[in-house]
Amino acid sequence: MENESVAKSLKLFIVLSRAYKAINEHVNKVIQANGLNPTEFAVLELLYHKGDQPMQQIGGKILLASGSITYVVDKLEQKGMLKRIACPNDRRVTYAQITDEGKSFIQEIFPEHARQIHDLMSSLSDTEKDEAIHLLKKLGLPAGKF
Amino acid sequence: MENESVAKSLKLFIVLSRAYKAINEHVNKVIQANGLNPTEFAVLELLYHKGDQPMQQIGGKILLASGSITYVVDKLEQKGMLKRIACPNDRRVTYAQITDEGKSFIQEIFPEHARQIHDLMSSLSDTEKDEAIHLLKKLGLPAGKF
DNA sequence: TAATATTATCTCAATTTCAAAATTATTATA
DNA sequence: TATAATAATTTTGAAATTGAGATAATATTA
Repeated sequence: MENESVAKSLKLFIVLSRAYKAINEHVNKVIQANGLNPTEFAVLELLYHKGDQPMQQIGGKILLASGSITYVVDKLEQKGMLKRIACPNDRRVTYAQITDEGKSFIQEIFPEHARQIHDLMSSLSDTEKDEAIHLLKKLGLPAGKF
Repeated sequence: MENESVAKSLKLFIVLSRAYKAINEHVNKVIQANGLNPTEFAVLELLYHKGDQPMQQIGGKILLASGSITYVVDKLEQKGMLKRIACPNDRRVTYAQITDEGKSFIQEIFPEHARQIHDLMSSLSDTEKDEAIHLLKKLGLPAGKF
């Protein structure tokens, strides 16, 4: 029956939302306890792990409007966590670059961050995690392109 | 190796976030195209499907701060989608109740909403959806209680 | 080359959210 | 019945996010 299949999709949407929100709520608390908000942390982590990024690409990866990027980068710059670097080739472009201070911040926070996520995921076995990763990739990748 | 297991948890966290955000972004667009923001829709849908709710319980179910509930309920009341009903037993509590106008709004929107979610989930077979539901429940329920 | 379109960033006003304090009502206790 | 503790909602002010232009640089094309 077609209706049952739609109901199943709705059910999946609900459990997906619940799982994400429940986990995220805890993760955000640890981040905020360290003086950053979740968006700031996401930007800083991106720069730490992926290197310098043009402002716009940050928006693409973190899913943030252009006005918000300026705001967040301002905040992080004020805190000394990153600096703006003018692009030598294209004067329209500004890179965001993590500072040494930003790096040591991430280095200090990240292990606790990772450990907490690991704890929150402990209800699944490693095999189940692999299954979940597989299914969520299969679900998320096409949805991003609609 | 313990580190690999932590890395797997981080990976799962990332694909979970991506999948949720990718799907949610699309869902929110349809809702906003119909003149409500996602929070307003969530409240209205809750009242439609679960009946009258005390203000505070709305916050618990939608994961919203108490101050925000007042704001959202104000908005929906202004739009004629719900009304406040004083509780006869306890004068501290106020129920939010969906109006006929709110009901027909949901009735009009919901099929499109459900159909869109179904489309966004179409990369998984029914069996895979069942597996994903199982795993996400197992993941989300304990995380909610930490 | 000049005109036009596109792109990247920023500014600004409006919206949404939260956190903390204030208000009002209920319940427990002495 | 006072009094204190608890609870539900609202108010207030600040922070975060968006979307719509504004500005400036680059790319395209006639």
